[in-house]
Amino acid sequence: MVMSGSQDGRRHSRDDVSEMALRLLDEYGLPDLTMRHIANALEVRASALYWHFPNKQALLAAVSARILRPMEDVRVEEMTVSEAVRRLGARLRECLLAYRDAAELVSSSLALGLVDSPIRPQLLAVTRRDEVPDPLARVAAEAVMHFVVGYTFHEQQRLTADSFGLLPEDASLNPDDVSASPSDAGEFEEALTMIADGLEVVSASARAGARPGPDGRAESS
Amino acid sequence: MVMSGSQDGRRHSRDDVSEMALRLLDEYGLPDLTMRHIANALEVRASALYWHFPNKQALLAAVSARILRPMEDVRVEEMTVSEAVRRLGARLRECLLAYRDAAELVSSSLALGLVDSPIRPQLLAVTRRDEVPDPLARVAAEAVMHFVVGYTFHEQQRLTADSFGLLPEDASLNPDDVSASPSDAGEFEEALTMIADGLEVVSASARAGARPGPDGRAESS
DNA sequence: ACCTGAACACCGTTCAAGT
DNA sequence: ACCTGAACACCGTTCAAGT
Repeated sequence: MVMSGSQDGRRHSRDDVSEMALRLLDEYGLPDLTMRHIANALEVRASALYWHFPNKQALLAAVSARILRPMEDVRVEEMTVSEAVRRLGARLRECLLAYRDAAELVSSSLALGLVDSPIRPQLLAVTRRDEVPDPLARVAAEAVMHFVVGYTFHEQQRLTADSFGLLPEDASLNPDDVSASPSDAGEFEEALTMIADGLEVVSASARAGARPGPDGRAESS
Repeated sequence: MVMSGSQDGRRHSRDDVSEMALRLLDEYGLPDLTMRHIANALEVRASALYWHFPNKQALLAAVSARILRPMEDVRVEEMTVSEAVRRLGARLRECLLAYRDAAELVSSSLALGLVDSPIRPQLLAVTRRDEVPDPLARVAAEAVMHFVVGYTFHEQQRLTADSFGLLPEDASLNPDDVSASPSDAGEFEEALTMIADGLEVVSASARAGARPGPDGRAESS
């Protein structure tokens, strides 16, 4: 029974490394995702990883890309712009919730510019079809992405925090303190709706008011 | 010439520590903001900091609170809801751009729940006046906060990256590649406008459609 | 109340050398 | 092409002990 070499074959590929790193991330969390632990799990010394990646950030970017891969499966062709905003946002949240600490990891890879926007290409496909100005659509893609990543980062932190029993304290004594919100998935979707509605308002007024201007922004009259 | 004790007096307060930490953050960046460096600058050993703070994250939260302090100065009483969203968002970005790596630092303190939302209290003041349902206003505050922090995190990373000359490479060879955008502050404001417009649409339909429902969400008819 | 000294158990990264 | 061995220059945190 011969395998591709990711199990025991002593010699590894970039993909083996990032796959194992994702597994360890999910099992032990980001703080324990060290070069030595990853190397150990691959039965290799830490220095070996530097043949595959120039540094730890690059390795983490590869893990981020793996986490975001399912975004490519979202089929947006038949959706309205507003629908696409909501579905892409919801799917992004699912991708991030699928692995422990994934939102924190992806947040930093995104900020460092080491992975591409997981939303932009697909959103642009539908906004172009509906003649929404490109710069406007790009701004919307950024707004959705940053909101979803930030929201899910916070949400995921609360989830793993009280799975470790770190928060209860006197929670039952002070029911008015809703700072640790009840993980309301409805409020997430409401925020996406808000952004989607905002995009429609702004792009409608961009189509109506004055010529679109060189960058697609409309001046109010 | 006697000073309050933050300069040379050998003995320090919590505030001395976070003030010095903010200074070092701005000068040397987050990766070099170590317990030993902070202690050194205060002419003290690293272990001394653990009398003032239980751990590094708590110290960093105090620094985050310092960075966000100017948010309290925003006077929103006379603003419309939409105006408040835009001004609070713009001011938050200014707070984060005022110190090196501040967006990254605040992003993590916020996600860990170690600092309060810098937007919510003031936004709630104006939405209550205009009878926007509270839960809706809270969602909007989260959307604005997460968007601004994420956007500015990314923006600030680009700024310090190319101040270190790390990005140029072949930028001039491929002018179509706008991945490193021209730091357009206009696009930031456009995104805030989008969210503000979205909030108005949703809250208008919440006021009109059906009874507001127990949580302020309206069902579409 | 505030700090030192010394230790513990780690980090990411480099680089000559091996096969 | 892929990895080892050994080192370098660090980390955050704890805790008895000092003043």
